[in-house]
Amino acid sequence: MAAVLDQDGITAAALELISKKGYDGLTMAALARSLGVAPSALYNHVSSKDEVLKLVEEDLMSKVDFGGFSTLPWEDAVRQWAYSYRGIFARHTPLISVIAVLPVTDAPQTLAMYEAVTEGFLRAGFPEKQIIPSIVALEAYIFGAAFDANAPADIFDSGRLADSTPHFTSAVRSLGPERNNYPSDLAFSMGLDALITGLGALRG
Amino acid sequence: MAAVLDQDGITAAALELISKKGYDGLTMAALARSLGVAPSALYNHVSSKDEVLKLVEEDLMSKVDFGGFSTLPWEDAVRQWAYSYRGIFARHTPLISVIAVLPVTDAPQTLAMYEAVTEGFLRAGFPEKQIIPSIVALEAYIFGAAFDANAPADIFDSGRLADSTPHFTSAVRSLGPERNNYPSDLAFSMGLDALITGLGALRG
DNA sequence: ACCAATAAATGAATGACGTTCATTTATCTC
DNA sequence: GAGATAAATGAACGTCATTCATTTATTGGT
Repeated sequence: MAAVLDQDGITAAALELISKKGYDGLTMAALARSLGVAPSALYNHVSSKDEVLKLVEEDLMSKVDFGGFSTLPWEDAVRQWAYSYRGIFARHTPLISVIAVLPVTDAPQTLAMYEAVTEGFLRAGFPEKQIIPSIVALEAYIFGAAFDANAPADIFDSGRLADSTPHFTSAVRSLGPERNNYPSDLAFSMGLDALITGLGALRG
Repeated sequence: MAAVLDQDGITAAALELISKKGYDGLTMAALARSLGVAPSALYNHVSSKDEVLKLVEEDLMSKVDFGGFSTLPWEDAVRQWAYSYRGIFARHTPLISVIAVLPVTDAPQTLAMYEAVTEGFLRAGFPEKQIIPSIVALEAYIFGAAFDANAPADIFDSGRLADSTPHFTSAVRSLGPERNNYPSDLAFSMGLDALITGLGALRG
């Protein structure tokens, strides 16, 4: 039969669907409809919805910018990589629970990123044994920060309990004149600087 | 009618169910069964499954150990808090996507924790404006690390693609003689030290 | 002690959703 | 042109969370 479907097409359609309707809108039925096909047809090309998510993940990984590791000083390369990584996955937080636990085996894009990052660390003078743990720590921070970037501006509104949390409430208020001062970007930058400084000290 | 159910009982049953069957086993039907009640009865006490998750979350927050902030040096208090926080939520990662974005309003346990942590930062000499961003950064790291703690030991097995990722593969191997060397704990400790050092430098 | 109001539990029904499978349809190969 | 094969179909399943009309038990007022 004329192959209407393939994994690339499914991946692209899934990404478009996600960007338009979010992850709640990503159902096998909706995905099939956007491809002009019956839901069951998808199963000739992917074994499950989980596999669709893995395909999307790999695609996103290929968009993470790790180019700095071959051109910039280590600190700047890490910063560029981390911002790019967080920026992309902030709009795909439902994937994080998958990625964080997904073996890299047969994930070429993900492996390519790790290889480049590892090379950058080596070039910067890190002892080999420190590299993977450092990357893991940075990634943990990036993933957590990606969630954070989606928090509503009033997440720290202590409401009726403000009186029983005076120090916290005051610290929140100190960030700006009113509500709506969730410091996601500022926090990311501060924590990233701290990590870069701290991990950078491990260089030989 | 004799009130068989209440929110505390539902929360306790949910926690037990989660510990026995995991988050996949936490269905409204299973929860009702464990309470000897019809599923629809639950809706007299909670408005949705999401509310059950919020109740569980609040309960878990009350178990996070932030006691060090009133007794230990700041660095040690942060470490104790972070380890406790990560340890608890590592077994409840499906909640993280909820928490990270959930307003603290009407979450007394969560607010109590933030209040204590804020006080600890103040006592340690942090300028008020730096406190919330620092906490946010630490929490992001803790949440990410909680996911990480669940990664399979062979997550970094590059498999057939090992040849194309020599530096990465070698760095992974350097961690130990064989596979199964996922450095989740080591990475957590390293990154946490880096954050503590880096953020600690913000003190006045 | 009764009655009305109310809180709580029931069971049947609904509508998504992911997934399976027997069957049909179109294309490629010999 | 026949037969194998890859791909799409549509109906069906099982699992969920959730709703709702109804029943049942308890409470407070007189």
